Amino acid sequence: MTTRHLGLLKPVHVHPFIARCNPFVNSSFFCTCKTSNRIVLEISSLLEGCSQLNHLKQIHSKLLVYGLQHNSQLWTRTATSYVSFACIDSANLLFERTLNPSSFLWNIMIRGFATQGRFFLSLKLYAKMLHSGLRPDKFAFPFALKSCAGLSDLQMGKQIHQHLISFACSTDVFVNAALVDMYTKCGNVETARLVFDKMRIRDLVSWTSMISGYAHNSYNIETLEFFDLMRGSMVKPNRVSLLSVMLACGNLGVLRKGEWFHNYSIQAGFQSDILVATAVMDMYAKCGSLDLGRFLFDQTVGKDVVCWSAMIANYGIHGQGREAIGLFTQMVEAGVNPNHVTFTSLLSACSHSGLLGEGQRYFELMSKEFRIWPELKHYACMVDLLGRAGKLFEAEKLIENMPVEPDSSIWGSLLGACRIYGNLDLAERVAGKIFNLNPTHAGYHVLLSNIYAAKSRWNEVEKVREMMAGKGTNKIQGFSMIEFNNHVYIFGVGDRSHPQSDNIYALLEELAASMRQLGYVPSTNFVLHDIEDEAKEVALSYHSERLAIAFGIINTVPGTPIRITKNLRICGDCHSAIKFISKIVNRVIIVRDIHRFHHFKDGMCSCGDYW
DNA sequence: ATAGGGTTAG
Repeated sequence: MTTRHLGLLKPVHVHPFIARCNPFVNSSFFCTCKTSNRIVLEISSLLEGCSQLNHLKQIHSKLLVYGLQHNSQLWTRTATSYVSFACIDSANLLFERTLNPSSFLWNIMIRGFATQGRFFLSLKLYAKMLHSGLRPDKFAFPFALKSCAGLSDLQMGKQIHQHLISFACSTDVFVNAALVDMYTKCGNVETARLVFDKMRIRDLVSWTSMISGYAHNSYNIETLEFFDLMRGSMVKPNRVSLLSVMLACGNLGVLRKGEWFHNYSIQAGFQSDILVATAVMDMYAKCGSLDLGRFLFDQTVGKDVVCWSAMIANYGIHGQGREAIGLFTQMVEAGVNPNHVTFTSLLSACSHSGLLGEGQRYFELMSKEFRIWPELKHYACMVDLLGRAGKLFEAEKLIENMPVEPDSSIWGSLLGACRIYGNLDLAERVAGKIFNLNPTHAGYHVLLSNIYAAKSRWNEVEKVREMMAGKGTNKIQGFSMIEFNNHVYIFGVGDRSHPQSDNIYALLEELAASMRQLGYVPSTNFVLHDIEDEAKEVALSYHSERLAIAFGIINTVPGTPIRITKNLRICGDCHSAIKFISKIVNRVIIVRDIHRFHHFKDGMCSCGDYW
């Protein structure tokens, strides 16, 4: 004779409630008690306090066994608990089997999908709820708006804005913060500001939504101004508000201001907060102080994948690819799993430093070993990497064989490589594809025209210029920034608005003379580069970066580094000129352009003339 | 019974 354990009798780690409703113990328990309020309340509180998914599943199955799924309170509670365990699909199964879901349950589901990043489904549910005749309430709108923000769907966002006005929710603090957030995430900062200005009550999150919206849309000065305004309104900043100002300081490259906020964050007690620490470290690196960034990085306890990735990325943009790789190895050894951003940072670091073999190895490794499948941005890094190494044919093959559809930026990388290697045939073909995908991007037109100019094909240069005028390309004005005396000085090309202009221009002329003696020859190939299209050598010498540098030489202490931030790529002629300037005035000149850092010192640049 | 703003790359 054999005996078999039934399993159901003595489950391990089962909650007392489950033990009590075990059918072998008391099968009539639920049948007799299911209408009892006391029991419903008891189960409800069990569901609420349920701290393990396993327990929740057990309670759920018991509810089914005893036919309690018709008790809407328990059923809703179960769905809610599934959402809090991020099991949105299990919750959705319950939801779909619910006859007339309450507003509460609808809201829970809309929230669940929104917080899981499944924005489309979340909005679909919102629409279904409206369709079913229920009035959306002040709890529904923040989640629905979050989904619009996640999708950058401005049209839908505007519609929901209309809805919330008609359903009388337009004075709710939460709803308004979500509106501000939605508008800024859809890139509509001005409308966000209108909403913000109309708010009667503004709490910390309202302010932070606006500040963060400014920061993420590169309204950097406004970010800093709003932070001061918030403090002036007696709202005390927290860690999240600090992240935005750090981001803005990094964007602007304002080291002193950044130091001030760093100090502030220490005094406010956020020194060991991993988010703030990462933002501070990143700020220093983005202001050109890579070493200080590294120092803080080393001091940070409990570094997560974001912190590691940020440091790897910073080594990359400073042209220290080997350091980036070393850090990546340390990160893996420390047991932190890299993600897709880590690999973007690592591959772009390899590309900036010309580490072809290493880049190719990590590109392979990312899917083989780390199970991360390359996305468009990873392919973009690889095209850059191959292009820099002069492997234009391989780069083109890679693009053609990618499993993802290439966009204009991928082809743009290849076009950049064509400029460096003077490959006109390929450039023309690639430009054709780019202009199909993105007809009004000024930068690619300029790039093509520079390629023609380098071959003295002036007719074609003129044609590209006409093409740009005909299509009305989105021309971006180049400018350079320098921080001095708690101000940011912003120079455009040929800018004469600064009171010290006479001195600045005189210094540049003086420098030009010394540069020529040292062998500098202006390269007019770059007249169109950087979209600052003055066609003469004179214009070259008054590019915004040179004005900012001259300002720096005049006003800062001799021997100290000069830090410049530029909103576009530095032009080839300026790059060569600044090398000479660094030697003549014996200063370290750190220029951050849209792409990377250039540390000019003693006639050389850290980028090795590739950028 | 439900709530919001968040660091990394391109």
